[in-house]
Amino acid sequence: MKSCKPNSLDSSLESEPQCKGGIECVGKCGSERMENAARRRLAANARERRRMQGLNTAFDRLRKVVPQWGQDKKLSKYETLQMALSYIMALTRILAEAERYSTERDWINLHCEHFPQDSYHALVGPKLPGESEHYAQRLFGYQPEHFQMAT
DNA sequence: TAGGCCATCTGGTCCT
DNA sequence: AGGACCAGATGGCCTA
Repeated sequence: MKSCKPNSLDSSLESEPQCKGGIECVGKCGSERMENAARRRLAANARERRRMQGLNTAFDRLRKVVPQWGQDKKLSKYETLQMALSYIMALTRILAEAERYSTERDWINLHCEHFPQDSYHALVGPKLPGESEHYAQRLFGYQPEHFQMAT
């Protein structure tokens, strides 16, 4: 429980329509209605908490599949969404280019011209520190400052 | 200490 | 009627 905000449950209960009496109100007045309202509010709070926890779980799963090179700090939710967008667009571009360039060698030449000839296959093998990071940065175009431009 | 990020509560709205 | 979703408000934690 993080929030220490004064609970407005009381005020909401105060705003509950007051019973004016009559047969249908017998046994319904005062405390029972307030208890019902309080119970509903608590249940709604719990549902909302679960919903937000589900959302956070989804963000965590997204963080795991999104590139995070050079970032030892956890991406914020906003950054995670921006990175996911950037990542998806990069992958889409790769697929489109792969279709356009008929042979694998053409495609590799397009993307890896800055690599030594004998290191092409490192891309699909163990990651090369440094060079492959540049490759990824070039490919995904992720720059934290871009976040300020995204709306 | 200010600013960023986050969790939680809450009331409103929409949907089933 | 009750649940899901949303946005605003609030307060805690962390970092520069």
